[in-house]
Amino acid sequence: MAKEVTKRSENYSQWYNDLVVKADLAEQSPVRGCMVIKPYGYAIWEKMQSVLDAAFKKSGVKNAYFPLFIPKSFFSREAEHVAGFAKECAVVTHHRLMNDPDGKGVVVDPEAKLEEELIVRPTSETIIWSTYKNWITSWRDLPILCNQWCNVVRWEMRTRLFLRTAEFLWQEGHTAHATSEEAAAKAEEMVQVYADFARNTMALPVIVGHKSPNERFAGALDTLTIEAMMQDGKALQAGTSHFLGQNFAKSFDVQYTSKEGKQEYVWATSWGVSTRLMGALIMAHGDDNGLVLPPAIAPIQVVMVPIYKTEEEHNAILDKMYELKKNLEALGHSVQIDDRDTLRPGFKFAEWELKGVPVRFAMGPRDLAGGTVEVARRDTLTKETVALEGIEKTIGDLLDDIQKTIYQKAFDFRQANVEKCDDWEEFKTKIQDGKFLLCHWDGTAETEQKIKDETKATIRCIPVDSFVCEEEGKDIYSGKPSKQRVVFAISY
RNA sequence: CGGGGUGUGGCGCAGUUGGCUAGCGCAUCUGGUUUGGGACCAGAGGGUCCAGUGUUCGAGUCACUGUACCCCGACCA
Repeated sequence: MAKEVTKRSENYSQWYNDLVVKADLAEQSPVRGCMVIKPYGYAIWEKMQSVLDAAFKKSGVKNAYFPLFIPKSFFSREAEHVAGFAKECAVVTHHRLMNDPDGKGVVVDPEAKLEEELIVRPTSETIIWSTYKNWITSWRDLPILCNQWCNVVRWEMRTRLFLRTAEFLWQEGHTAHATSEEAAAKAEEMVQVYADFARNTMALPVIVGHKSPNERFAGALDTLTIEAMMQDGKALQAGTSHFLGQNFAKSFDVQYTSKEGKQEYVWATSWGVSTRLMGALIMAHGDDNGLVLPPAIAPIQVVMVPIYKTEEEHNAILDKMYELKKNLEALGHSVQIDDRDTLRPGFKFAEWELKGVPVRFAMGPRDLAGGTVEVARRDTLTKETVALEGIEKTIGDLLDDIQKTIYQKAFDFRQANVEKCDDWEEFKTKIQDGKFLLCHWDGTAETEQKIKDETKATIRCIPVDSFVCEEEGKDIYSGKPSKQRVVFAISY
């Protein structure tokens, strides 16, 4: 399936922003850096949640909920962790308002100052580990495998819809284990859950790998990541899974009695994906006509548009459509009939394309007479007239094919924009050009930092699967010896 | 927090060297004709031109101050 692989770069930000707003996914809220997710956008997020949730359950993970507020003292126990987040935290200092003495609205009641400030969670490691301390005493209590779906707040300087907002929705899993091996294996298992989800559900090809020490989560010994390529060639970190070692266990004094009767600190992981995945979906698959949704994540998989002149035709077509809808829904497909009678068909076609619905049926008098339906697919923008007879059987295959085609297109695009590079001058050009470059790296933070300063490129990951490349070579920048290639790119 | 830009009906914008009743497109409402790729015609409604101060006979237009938002940096999922 050879497809033309072209790169979007002109006004890509503009295109992205317009699409988010026009497709009815989200809009900027009056609150600085925050976002309103609209019903259609939220429906997609809910689909993501349900697929991920099922995968987590399969891994033995249970959902729970921990508080939004974290006492300042909890937060500061893990030194690296606090250093990583302190700059971007929202802090609650008071608990009451009062009427303005001047009679203009309300003011903060100075009497209601909190003794200890509360941090609005930027992530929940600290509150969760202070809780786990009470849950864990024996090796029999382990492992603990919890996940929570929640919002977090990170007071970012610059924000973009879905990609970086001051408040965002996510899930964060937090596990506690008896041994280092078991925890490390869990971190790896979860990054693979994310990779499977990205590939199979979101039709998003991703590279799995380790973060360099510089790019690690604050407080982690190892961070695993899935990295995706957007259509402008930039990288997007789509999910991370951290092996936290015993850092948090030690900071919060979480010990258990082993089978041998010894006191041991537990081993931890945490892992999360956020509404940023929505941004990945848009930037990986969208085109000039709007959003392109993989069927596995589309809230509406098939939309039906009736075409008619008279009331009788309208009724006859709708009858047929409701029958069809019932049959398709019985097979597990989600279907919507667009019977808004104030809008013309052409308008509806354009609107559903903008919203990325994978399959569109159009049925008019001609189809009614001939027993056919016009089937249009969003990914290829092609349409054909097919017989109604047996349509239920073919629709499943069509949706599968669309899912595969969308993945393949994104995959081909990425393959066309990943290459090995061993020349520094070439590196500087190609990285600006939106390529992922597989280069040798000497393993030092200094070299990584210098490359970042000069080109804005960062090490996206040290790949562990598809792009793993262990071979002797020389660092692209310093020329020092290197044992493997890593992925460099400019990222969101 | 540094550099740049923009604030004019719901949205997007025009508005000349300061000048008379502040315009245009989209959207909205009414009526009619339409409906197989974003309809057309006719009519209607909707504005303290971001705020404050100043210059002037006269300010959407000029100056200063404030403020909000956007873009580019630093920070980040």
